[in-house]
Amino acid sequence: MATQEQNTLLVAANKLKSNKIKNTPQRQVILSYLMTSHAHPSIEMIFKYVRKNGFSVSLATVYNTLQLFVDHNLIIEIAADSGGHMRYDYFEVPHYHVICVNCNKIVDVFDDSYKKNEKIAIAKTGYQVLNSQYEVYGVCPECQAKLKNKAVKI
Amino acid sequence: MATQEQNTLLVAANKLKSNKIKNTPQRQVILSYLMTSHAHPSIEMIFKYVRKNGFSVSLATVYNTLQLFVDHNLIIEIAADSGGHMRYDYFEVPHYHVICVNCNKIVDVFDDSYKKNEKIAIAKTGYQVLNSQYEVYGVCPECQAKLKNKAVKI
DNA sequence: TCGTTGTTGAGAATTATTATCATTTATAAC
DNA sequence: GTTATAAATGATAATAATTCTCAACAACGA
Repeated sequence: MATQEQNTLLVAANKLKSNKIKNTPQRQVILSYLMTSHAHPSIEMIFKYVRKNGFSVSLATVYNTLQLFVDHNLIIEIAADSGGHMRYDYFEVPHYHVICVNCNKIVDVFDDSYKKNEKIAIAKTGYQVLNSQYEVYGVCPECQAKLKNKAVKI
Repeated sequence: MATQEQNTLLVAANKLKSNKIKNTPQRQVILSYLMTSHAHPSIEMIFKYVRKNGFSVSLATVYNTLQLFVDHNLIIEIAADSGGHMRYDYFEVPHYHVICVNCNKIVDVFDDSYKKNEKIAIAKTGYQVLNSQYEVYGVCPECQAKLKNKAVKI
């Protein structure tokens, strides 16, 4: 019987095939990781994950692979921390991100009403729209509590 | 009589004062540039602009100043090209960006209906929301024409 | 199975960003 | 005004992130 990991890899492999992307071990692992993880991982996290799971990979390949997936609209880039470090996320079901400016935690909100604005954008600009992205910045409940305590202690 | 440039610098100076930010020539020029330009400039463009206009500035100061303005919510960062190069934009009137994936041209759309989603985000996540950003990716009319021609020529 | 075409990876090269700290400057109190 | 002081600037060093290069290798259709 196939393990859960093997199933996920199979799903990823099919996704690659249907997008006419050559099916390499590195691509399978990276895509399956992005499909199942809720961590919205960075380049570094993806690199470490692949190696930890017994696959050989170089940083260059991680960069190339993520760029390839972005170009195929399989995943999106998120500018999470203001330093400009990119994070990545599988993007089959439309959703947006709520990002804590204090700890960088990213939460998904599965509500596609933000997509309605695409029509307005098309009407106003004449662009041929491919996709759109919405991000909310704020302070997560945990950090709200932490920062409150800090203020009291002065 | 004051020139238009001098007026803009004055407006920028007042903006700094009302935000309790120390009023240096570099900050005035950078802020006034962001307030009047529609170029959504990158770090490099800002650096060159300031020097071209006769002010001394170092790259470190450009980085510091932009970070300061972002922290004060005077400007926002936009992840325009997928390489992760940040662009900057003055952000008094809520608007969003439509970005050409081919030539990176950025167009403003002044329609704040996308902001309505902030309420949903608060309800669903418990985050204390500070602001939100919407970005649309597509192909601009010029590039649509160009790419069409290219396809015919093969 | 073979051949072609595309992918990988190690490290070099490049580029972007941050840190350091002596010098200069803005501002507020007098 | 002058002065004190806290903060900003800028040249350069240090570090980190990203891209490039190209030989070796692997996927996949014929």
